Amino acid sequence: MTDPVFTGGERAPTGVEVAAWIRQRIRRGSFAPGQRLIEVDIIRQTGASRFKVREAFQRLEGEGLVETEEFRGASVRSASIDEVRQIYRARIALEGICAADFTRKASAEQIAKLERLQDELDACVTENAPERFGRLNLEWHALLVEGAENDVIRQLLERLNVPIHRLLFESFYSPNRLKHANADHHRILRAIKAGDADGAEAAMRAHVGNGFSTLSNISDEFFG
Amino acid sequence: MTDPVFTGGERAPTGVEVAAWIRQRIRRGSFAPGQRLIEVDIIRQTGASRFKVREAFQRLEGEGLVETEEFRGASVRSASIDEVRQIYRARIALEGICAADFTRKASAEQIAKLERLQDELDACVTENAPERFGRLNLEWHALLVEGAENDVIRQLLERLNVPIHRLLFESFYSPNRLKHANADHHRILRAIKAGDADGAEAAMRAHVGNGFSTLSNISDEFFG
DNA sequence: CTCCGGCAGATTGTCAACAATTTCGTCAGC
DNA sequence: GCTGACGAAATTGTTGACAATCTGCCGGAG
Repeated sequence: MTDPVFTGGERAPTGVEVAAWIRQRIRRGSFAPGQRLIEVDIIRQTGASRFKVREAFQRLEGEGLVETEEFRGASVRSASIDEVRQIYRARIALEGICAADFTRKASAEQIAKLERLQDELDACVTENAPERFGRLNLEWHALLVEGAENDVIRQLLERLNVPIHRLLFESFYSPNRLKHANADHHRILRAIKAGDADGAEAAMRAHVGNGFSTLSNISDEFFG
Repeated sequence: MTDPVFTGGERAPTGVEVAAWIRQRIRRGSFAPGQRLIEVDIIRQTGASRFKVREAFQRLEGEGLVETEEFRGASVRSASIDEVRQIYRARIALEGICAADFTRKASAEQIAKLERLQDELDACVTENAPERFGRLNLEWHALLVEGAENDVIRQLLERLNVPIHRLLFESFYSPNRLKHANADHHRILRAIKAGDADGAEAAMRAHVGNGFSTLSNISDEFFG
């Protein structure tokens, strides 16, 4: 998956496309929290008209990713440590119920796919590859949410994850976090394969909660 | 609580205000699902400039309340029966965790306030006043979410509730629904007062789930 | 040296005019 | 009566110009 790029010869990007372009940069940290989003810069980089860029800003503010101030334009909204805590609380609730629904609804293939991904995650642990683990971990969670067959929740989680995207990766550099997170995954998988929806939900909630605890320990690096 | 009104003598409304104005009309059903939102009509009714109205549309589309189509403008997004199911699933997760967090965090005053509201709800049951019950019920849930001290979740729930706002009221005209919903409330309150966060969460999840079941029974009236 | 006021450039907010497209009534032809 | 082409009206999309505000620089007063 690459950045949306708008090369010269093609049509001008729409507001939705510009919003996606900005969203991805925010996720990746190219646009840091608090950074002002200058209209002309984005116009230059995307080839979109000013109108479309402003349209994208509105949309992103509706999503809660940027905030605008009179005559100061749009800037990337930065999440406080308390807001991160709130986001994690929401994730606990939503990913938890997804684990339960996945257990009830997932096909054998979907479970097998999850297990294959888990094998790769296991390899990352033995090789101590936190970066790769972070990427595959995202896929793993996305696959599980996908299998819960609830687009409303899937979209909510996608939005909630944007402000904490970088933190998710950072946490895996913390000692033993890889091992512990992986153990959580195995507990979740065991419950799913046993058809124990409640157990899967409880295990997932614990897993997400552990993620936040780790984050809190390394949070000084990111917050005041 | 009245509609945001923009009388002649005052300043022109901002995009945020226009969005709020439209949002409230969607909630109340003045703007029905599928209905097109004509720019000039809204300009006439709000006194906002065309620019601000379009700004509001963008924002509302970001929130998922409105969908826009090329050269056909904005229209109120209509939720399918399956999307309503998904929304309820999200509500079960989020309101459930709020009940648990409320139990842990709420002050004595907040609990007392919830009980006072509950007394009024009880009165509505004996008097069989579904309309009033519906309004107070919203307040009751809002108060509980408020006490959970999680603005992220509060905002998510507010957005999720918009498309089902009318359905929430309709369900209370169903026979015995008032009585059953009220019994659920008492169960939740009992758990809260006992400091039983898990019990409160379970009771809330059952309560919201029951709401959807009732809805499913009367859904033929609203959906195909 | 520091502080303050003001000026120039940069950046965003607003609007009105025009272009593109859809919508809907009308009417000829069958 | 029905169908389909046609065109006017309605509606939305886009652009560019201008207004309002902020930001940073510079020079003078103390």
